Amino acid sequence: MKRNSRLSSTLHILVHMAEKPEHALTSEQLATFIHTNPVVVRRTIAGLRDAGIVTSSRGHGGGWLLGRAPENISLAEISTALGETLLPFSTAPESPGCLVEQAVIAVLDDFRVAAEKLLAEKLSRITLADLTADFRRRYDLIGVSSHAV
Amino acid sequence: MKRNSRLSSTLHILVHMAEKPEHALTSEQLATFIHTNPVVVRRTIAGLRDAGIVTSSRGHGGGWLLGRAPENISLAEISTALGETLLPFSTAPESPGCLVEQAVIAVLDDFRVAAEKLLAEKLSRITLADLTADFRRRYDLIGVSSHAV
DNA sequence: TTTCATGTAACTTATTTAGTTACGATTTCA
DNA sequence: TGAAATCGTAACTAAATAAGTTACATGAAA
Repeated sequence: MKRNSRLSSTLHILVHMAEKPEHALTSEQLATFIHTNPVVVRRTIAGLRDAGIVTSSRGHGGGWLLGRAPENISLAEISTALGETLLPFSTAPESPGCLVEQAVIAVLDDFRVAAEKLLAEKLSRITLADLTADFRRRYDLIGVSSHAV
Repeated sequence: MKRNSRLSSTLHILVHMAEKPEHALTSEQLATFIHTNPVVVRRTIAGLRDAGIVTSSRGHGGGWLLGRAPENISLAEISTALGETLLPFSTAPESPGCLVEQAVIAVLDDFRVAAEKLLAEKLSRITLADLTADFRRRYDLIGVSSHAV
C-alpha cells in the first residue's frame, strides 16, 4: 500500500466486501487485494468498525462484513472514519504573538473551514453503492467484449 | 518551519515583503520571520520567482521584492507556484487491470477534478492585499488598545 | 483443546521533507 | 580591481511520518 492511498485502498476493500455481503472476509484476504499485510488492514479500517461502517468477528469463520447497506455508506463517512484530513496544509501557529502570522492563519482558516464543508458535502453524496455500480458496469463491459471477440 | 506549513510560511513572508515594497529583503531576513534558514527560504520561494510573483537580485543590497501589486497576487497562484497539492489523497494505480481499483480511481478522480476546481476558484478570490489588510487591521487594533490602557 | 481469527503494542524500514554545508556566480561599493 | 554581500543550487544529514513486520494476548468455532 502506497503512501496517501489509504482512502482508495479502503474503498477497494469495501467494494470487495460489498460484493460478498454474506461472506466474512479475513484481514489476510483483504490485505492481498491492496498488496499489504493483515495488520496494516486491521489498523487502517479499525476506525470504520468504530463508526459502524464494518463489523469484525474473531475466531474460525470470522473476518469483516459491511455494517450496513452500501447505499447508506458515504465517502464522507469513510474519510472521516479513516481520520483523513481533506486539506493538506497546516495553520498551526509557529510564532504566537506575531500579527502577520495571525492574519495569515485567520484568512487560511476561514478558507479551510469553508473548503472542508464543501468537500464534505460533495463526498457525502457519493456512496459505496455508486462505486459497486461503477465496478459492475466495468465488469459487464468486459463480459460483452469477451463475447464480441 | 514545520511540515505542511509551506503555504502559510510563504504567505507570512509575502506579507512582510508587501509591507516593505521599496526595500529588498534578504533570504536571511525572511528566514528569521518563519524560523528557518536562508537556503530553505530560497528553495521554497524559487517557484514564486518563476511565476513572477517575486523577483530576486544578487549582490550587495540584493534580496527579494514582490513582482507586482498585492492586489494582483492570488492565493491560488501562490499555491500553484509552491507546487502544493490541494487534495492530499493519491489515486495512482497499484494493481493495473483490477476492475475494482479502476472503479475506485474513476470515482475518486471525478471528485478530485471537481474539488480542485472549486478550491482553486475560492483561492483565486483571495489576494495578498486581503492578507495585508487583515494584518493592518490587527496592527491598528493593538495601537488603539495601547492608547486605551 | 486445537485452530483460526482479530486487537494491539512494539519495533523496523522506507519515504519525504526540512535543515545544513559548501561553493560558484553575480552585484555593489570602496 | 578587490572585498563583501547576496542569491542559486547541489549534496549531504537529520527529523518526522507512515507503512511494514513481529509477537502475542484475546476470543470464537469446530
